[in-house]
Amino acid sequence: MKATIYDVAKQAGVSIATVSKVINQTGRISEETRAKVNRIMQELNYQPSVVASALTGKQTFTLGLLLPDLANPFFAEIARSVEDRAHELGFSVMICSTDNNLLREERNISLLKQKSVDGIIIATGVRNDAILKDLKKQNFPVALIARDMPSLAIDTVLVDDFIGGHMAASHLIEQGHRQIAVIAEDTLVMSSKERIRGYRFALEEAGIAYIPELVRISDFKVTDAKQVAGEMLDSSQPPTAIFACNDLLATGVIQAVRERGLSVPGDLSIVGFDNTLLATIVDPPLTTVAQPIQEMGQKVVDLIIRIINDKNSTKQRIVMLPELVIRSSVSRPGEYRNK
Amino acid sequence: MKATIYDVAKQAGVSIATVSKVINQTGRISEETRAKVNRIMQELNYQPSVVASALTGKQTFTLGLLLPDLANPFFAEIARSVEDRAHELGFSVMICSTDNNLLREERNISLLKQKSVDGIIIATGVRNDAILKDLKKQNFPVALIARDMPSLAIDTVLVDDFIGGHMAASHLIEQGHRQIAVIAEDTLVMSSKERIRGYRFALEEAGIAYIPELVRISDFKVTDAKQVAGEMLDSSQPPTAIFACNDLLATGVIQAVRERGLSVPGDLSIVGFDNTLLATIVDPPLTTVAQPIQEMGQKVVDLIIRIINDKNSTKQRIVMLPELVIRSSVSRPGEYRNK
DNA sequence: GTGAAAGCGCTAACAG
DNA sequence: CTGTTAGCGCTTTCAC
Repeated sequence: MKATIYDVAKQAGVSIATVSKVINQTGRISEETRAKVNRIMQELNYQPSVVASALTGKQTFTLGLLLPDLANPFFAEIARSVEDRAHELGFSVMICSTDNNLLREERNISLLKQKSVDGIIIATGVRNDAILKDLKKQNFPVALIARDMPSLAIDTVLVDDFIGGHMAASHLIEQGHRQIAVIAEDTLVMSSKERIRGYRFALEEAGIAYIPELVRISDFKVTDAKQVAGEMLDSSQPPTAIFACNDLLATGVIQAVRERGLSVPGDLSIVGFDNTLLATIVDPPLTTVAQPIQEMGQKVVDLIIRIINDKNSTKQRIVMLPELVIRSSVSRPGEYRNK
Repeated sequence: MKATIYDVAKQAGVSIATVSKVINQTGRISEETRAKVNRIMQELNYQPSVVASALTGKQTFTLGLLLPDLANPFFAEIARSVEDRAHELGFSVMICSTDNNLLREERNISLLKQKSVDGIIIATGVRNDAILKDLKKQNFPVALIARDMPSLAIDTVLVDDFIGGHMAASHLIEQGHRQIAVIAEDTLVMSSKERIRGYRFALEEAGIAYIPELVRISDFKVTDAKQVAGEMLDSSQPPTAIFACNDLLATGVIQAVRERGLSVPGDLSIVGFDNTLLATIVDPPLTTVAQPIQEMGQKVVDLIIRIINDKNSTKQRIVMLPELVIRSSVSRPGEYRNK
């Protein structure tokens, strides 16, 4: 059986209270006994049980992370950075994919709470104010990453989506595009909304009329984006450029273009969003609006750990600036159109 | 504060034992009191504490998952499938990326044990027999996925890497290639070894001499593979085909080719391994050896849960068959070489 | 400096 | 059928 604090105490000839003190470095213990206890712990290969210690009111040093889908590289990269920072700080992380399904989200949160995680980081996009309000009411540590809920005072780190959308559209406009379409995942989600708002603002600035039909919603799979992009491409007045609201969707757009024997950027310019691994891997390499994923991950865990340690700490909303990464998926409209 | 079993008991006018029984559906309870207790639990929004229950010797319903890097789509997809199955069965999963670093692996395992996970699923590749032996000795539930340790009796689910390597090479040979190189991540890992062995066997069958210089090791990043592939491409006798031991490396190879103004498959044929999202996204779509990731993930969790429930259940080693997915990254050597 | 003892929330005999 | 009670492994006063 695994050694317990009792075994250590017995072996060391001290009380369990003393052992507990040397483990937690609390109280005053003579150098002598401290050394002895430490030695015994080594010998017995003793590992304090987080479960038992959690029961006495201490933390579990575990964070929950809710995201739509681990198989989407953007979220995988978020998860990785959260995990890294959490580990640095001695926390583990339980990951739950929700597929943006409200029910799964609820179930997972309740599960995580049963397991007494110290806090929950949420990256899922559904408009779950109710759930969040609930969590807030119970004063349960929550933080949001890459999603926004401005109506609630919740710690958040995200990129300025409005600026991001604006960047994408402006870049396209600068290159001479006028027929610029958008493919978004879910226009009800704040970040999509903001990106589209940024896009519209750029259009307006340039005196280009906003055409609602050019803004299309797609499901979150590559094939969905491909489908939607295909429809636009086949229309009587196809756009000359598409702003895909994330890199994964952008790859779907690329596929739709290629499937029609057309080329990127010759026949269609594309700009993505996120700057994940995908952007560097597709052909042509994707011009995209970069989110500083590493930093964002790091910051949410710092944020949530701050709340855990002080439930009344003032809420923060960290808005980072996106950056346009120019690669090769954008050109002037019609520039290479010579097939 | 959160409601406890005592609160429920008091409200319902019964003992905590009774409440416990209705929660766990053990013992015999009258329909009446059961209903009442259930009602009170609802009202109080009571959620039993997994922590407390774990302390009394029950499970934590949590699994640990060790993998090299969540940001690699192959492992992200593994993680996703493990997570799905685990959730179906009421388990959560703690994910730890180790970057194939022995130290991090050890630390993570010990951490997971302190947190009393019920079992650990390992997908990391380092040759950590010591760690595994240790775990086995303590009779701690472990299962391996996508990696092999045949010297130890440990539950495992993996693909037949020998056959996979053979498939890849044979396919290339059938297309007329003779100068076939390999880029592997770490030739000390069993799966790499096996894939290379399969490759060699295919060569032998076809009466092609095995040239050790054609088998190269790369680190696990895209850029590493790109570097290594580049060197081979620049050599006096470049290969006409490369078998990349995973899709991520394959994308690096594609980039190296493209950087030199050459084309795939015109100047170099490529076959990958894993059949992740990447294979469908790169251009040209990658011919690759598919692992049934979904099924594999599902099977390891079934396996490990079987062990958790019966520590003495006989170990299983589930070997699945890989499948060659033909896309467009392979052609006959020199076929389109017309630049 | 160190230890005795009272819990943390829940489960599992064992009585009744 | 239901309740009493003794832990699970650890933390934390509070005496000594």
